[in-house]
Amino acid sequence: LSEIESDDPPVGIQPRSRGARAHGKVGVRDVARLAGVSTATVSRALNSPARVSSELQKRIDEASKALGWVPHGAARTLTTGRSKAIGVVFPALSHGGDFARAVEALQRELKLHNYMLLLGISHHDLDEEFRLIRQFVEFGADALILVGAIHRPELTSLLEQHEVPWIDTFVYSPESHGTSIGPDNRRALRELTEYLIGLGHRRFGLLGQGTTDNDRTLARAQGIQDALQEHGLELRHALVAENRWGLGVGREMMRKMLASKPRPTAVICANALLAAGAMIEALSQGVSIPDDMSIVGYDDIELMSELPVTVTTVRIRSDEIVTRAARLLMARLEGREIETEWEVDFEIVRRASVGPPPGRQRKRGSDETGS
Amino acid sequence: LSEIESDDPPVGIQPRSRGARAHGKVGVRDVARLAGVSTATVSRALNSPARVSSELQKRIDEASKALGWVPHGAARTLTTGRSKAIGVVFPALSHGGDFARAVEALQRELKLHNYMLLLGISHHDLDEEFRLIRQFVEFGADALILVGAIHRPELTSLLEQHEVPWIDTFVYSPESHGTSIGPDNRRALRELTEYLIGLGHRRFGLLGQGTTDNDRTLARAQGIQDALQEHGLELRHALVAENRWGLGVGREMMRKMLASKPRPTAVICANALLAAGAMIEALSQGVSIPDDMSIVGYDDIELMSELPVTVTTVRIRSDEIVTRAARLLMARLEGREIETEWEVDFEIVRRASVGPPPGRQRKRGSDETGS
DNA sequence: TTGTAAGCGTTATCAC
DNA sequence: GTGATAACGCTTACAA
Repeated sequence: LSEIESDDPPVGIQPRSRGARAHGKVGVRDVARLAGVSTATVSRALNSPARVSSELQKRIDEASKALGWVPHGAARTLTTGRSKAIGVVFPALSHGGDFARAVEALQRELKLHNYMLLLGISHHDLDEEFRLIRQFVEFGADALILVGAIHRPELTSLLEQHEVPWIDTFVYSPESHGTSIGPDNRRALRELTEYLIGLGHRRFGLLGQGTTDNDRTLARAQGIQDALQEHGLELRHALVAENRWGLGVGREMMRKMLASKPRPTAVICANALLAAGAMIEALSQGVSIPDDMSIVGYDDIELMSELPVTVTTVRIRSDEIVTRAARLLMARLEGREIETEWEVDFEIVRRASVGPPPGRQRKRGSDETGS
Repeated sequence: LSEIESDDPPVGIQPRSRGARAHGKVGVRDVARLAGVSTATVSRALNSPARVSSELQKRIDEASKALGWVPHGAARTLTTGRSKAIGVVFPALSHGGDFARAVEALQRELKLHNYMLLLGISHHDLDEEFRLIRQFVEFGADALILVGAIHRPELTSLLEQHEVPWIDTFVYSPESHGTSIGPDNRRALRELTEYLIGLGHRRFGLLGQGTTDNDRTLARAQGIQDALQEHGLELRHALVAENRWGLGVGREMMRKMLASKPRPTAVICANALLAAGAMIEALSQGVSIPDDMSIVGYDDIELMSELPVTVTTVRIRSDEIVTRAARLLMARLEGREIETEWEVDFEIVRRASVGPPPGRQRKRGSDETGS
């Protein structure tokens, strides 16, 4: 299929008059002309309808409909300084966390005020995060939603210079109050661990996640240590997954854990998929959960309550986190200052995967924390 | 090093001369002044470095670094007509499909050519899809990636008028050749069903998804019918989930299916989560899979191969789909026309969940159902 | 190779 | 209420 290019455009003198709209593109001017009004009125009809007589309003509506006019966002951004886009950078969407659901919730919230979602995935790389953020700023994003409080040091000056409001999410600590919205991960895992200790567990296993540049996983690791240290306990069986945190990894780690002697009586998993994988592996090996071993996770994805043995976990409303963040930022952009609760509650959801350690007296029925 | 700013606009009478940067914002002009060159050169240094002497290149780099200059994307978009953003509208991110992973892959591909990702979630609503698309067009998205071939009728004229190239994804049929990239869902499910028929199954159950405005689920339903009709079979046990397609729904539907008499010997699930839920329910009820019943799904998410009994399913490389789409669009935008394979292969991944129907001779093969 | 200056399409500031 | 018109910050002919 050889195709010789011979479609020359009409070579005549194409002054391509600058002032008039070039191609067939329609702009405000065309609409204004057709409606018999000025461009200013067309613009007003769109942006502050109250200031335009309904007579003209109608004519303008018809004209723009007839021409199929879609205002040019970049031009508007240039004059107004607002792009109606909010940039969001997540470390990943499918690695166990609940970010996918968070994006859906975010979209719903942004829609209420007609903002768009500029999404970036950093793949847990701070440099990449920074690159994306810079790109978003260049693009004119009105605000940013980030994950965690650890970023490249240049970030602050960049965003301050360009007056881009931003907010960190999925983390909260008393020191960060006012800049980030999320749960207190450290406290959550302390309480979760204490719950297990209260049941009599002394030999713990951990299926952990790497903590490099990740304050969420770090805080959780610290929370566990807090609780253990307070009771003079030690973590003997700690496995850490650096990159991938899926079901397969959970199974594999659990396999190792089950092979170790003495086995831990309770295994804490740093995220939901690790916990689910661990559970599946244990069940596949015929280990009785929770009689032989207790398993807990973090994040309450649907799988946690649908496995044959349901999994005790920490529930965080990730949709609530991003919704609050978006609401706060949009309010700020519009000059409304609103109240925000910076700390997001967590809840320890007690399910079938937890019981007293083997050998201990076992009670049927009510789960109870002891203290 | 020390460059003293002589900040008087030396030109004639120019109230608020265009040149003077308004607030504290830095712009090309500031960089140009500091580097002692014209704005044109600064722009060129950025966009076509080859046309600028390395001497000036260096001075400009330093100047813009010193000032922390970030070019104003909207202004660039206004003049160039390109925003470097690609709009993507997915129906959902967490409903069973593998869209979350697709977004990650998309991001990776876009990064290669420095495009940004404008994401919209339509929540399976065509009107909302259209709203998002219009917003993206208004914003100046250079191209669009959509899901499915069913859209609001106004879509075509809108995109054609604004010369926004777009591509449908996750569907393919001979008729759509050249406009959409995806698997032939109909053929995939025909083959899957034929595989079951070939094993001797005659009584089928379906855990289906609604097909309203959804050509992917429709094609799959048709594929099943194709195969059944060809063999004179009928679908007796069809359950259809309209909105939610998660694990819980799968369990619930399977519960009903197990209660029906006579039970189907093979259950086809319209997506991965329904299949996983069905599998979990069956196992929980002590139904032996595949001896008592075969189960198949669609989409090869990790869960399919990590359940105690692994699930036979159709594997589609969703990352490949969106990657190809992005690559194609970006090439088109840059004037390079590249070859594209429009149909994306599927693969039937045979796992432990499928066997001959009960009562039939059963061979012990390489399938291992450990326990 | 570099500089000058005219737009890009909209909104906002004035007058009327 | 409405209209003329100057920005907004950048790219890109065209000139030098």
